[in-house]
Amino acid sequence: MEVKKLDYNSITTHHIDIYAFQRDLLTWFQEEQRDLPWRKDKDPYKIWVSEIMLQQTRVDTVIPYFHRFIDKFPTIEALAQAEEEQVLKSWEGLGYYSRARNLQAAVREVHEKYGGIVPDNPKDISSLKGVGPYTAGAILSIAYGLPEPAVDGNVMRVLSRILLITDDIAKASSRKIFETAVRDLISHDNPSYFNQALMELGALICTPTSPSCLLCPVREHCQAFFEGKQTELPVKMKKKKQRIVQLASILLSDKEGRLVIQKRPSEGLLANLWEFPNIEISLQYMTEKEQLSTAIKNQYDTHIENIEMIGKIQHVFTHLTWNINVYQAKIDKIREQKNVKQVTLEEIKAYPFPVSNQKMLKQYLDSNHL
DNA sequence: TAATCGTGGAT
DNA sequence: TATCCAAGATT
Repeated sequence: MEVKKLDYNSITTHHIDIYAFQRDLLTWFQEEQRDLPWRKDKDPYKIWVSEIMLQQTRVDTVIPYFHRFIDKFPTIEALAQAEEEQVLKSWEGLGYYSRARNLQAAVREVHEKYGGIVPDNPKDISSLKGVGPYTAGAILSIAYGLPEPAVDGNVMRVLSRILLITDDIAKASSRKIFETAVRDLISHDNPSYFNQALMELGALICTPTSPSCLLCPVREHCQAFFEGKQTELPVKMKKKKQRIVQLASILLSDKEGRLVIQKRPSEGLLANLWEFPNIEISLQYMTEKEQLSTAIKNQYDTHIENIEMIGKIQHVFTHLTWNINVYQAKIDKIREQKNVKQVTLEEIKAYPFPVSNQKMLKQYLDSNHL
């Protein structure tokens, strides 16, 4: 039996039988792994798509998106040649939309620069847009079988407990500690299963609150379980409060019932998605309706009448909250403008919208019995 | 390093 | 209801 000594912080020294640990973890994964759509084959493109979608996103949420996305863009070439708007539409509701735009940009680079072959080395794959340390390691290990660490939140939680690592996992610098640990622990016979098993263990057994230690296949290797500290780990700093912004959005319909939509800027929040006209409400002498009316007249150079509120929506982001009052009004034809369109209720279905705006459209349809 | 960037489910 | 937070990357 080989026992290797590992030091990952100044507090404790860890002893772990690496091969027994690998054996217990891999045997468990072999038996208990979930049947997930991106585990059907080792197509690097599909692995890649799944890893991007899974960033900060639950497996159950991703599954239907993954099916639709691969169905629509089955290959590198298909995604490379697609319109960005189509890609964003496929991503609608999944969040973090720069993931979709970065993925397509990176796929186009692979198509042109690498002949459609996803790079199989850390340097090249890490240079692709949207491919950070985790995703690079995930693709290299899962698709190409290379012994590279793929450290995500699961891995940090699991290893913080097994190795009693007390570094704050909210700090970016902590990831390297865990990558060092994975390089020491990883199975060179099956890096793909090893990395996936650590994540699967985190998802199914070694959960954030109330981990199922009695069902854990590696509990005899777990320092936290031995010391009864599993619920004290990982150490993670709390984040501060987000700010709140008051908005007024408005669905503007002309005589044919067409609605005004506008494309958001190409950078920042909800970049390149479409939305209904809106303003940030400030505390001043004008009422909300007056502020809206003035803004619409200035922006679209049109006559506006019958402004009425039809509902309220709260759009909660990670770092801010929009409290939106939703209005509707009648207008004439608007002045032609870039990134502004008047579309029918049929045409509007082709445009990617944030979830908040999808809810607004529902409110509009309901309140007008459409 | 610390903010920014979505959404919905779990507790 | 409030908070956390889920297979992170970018700036």
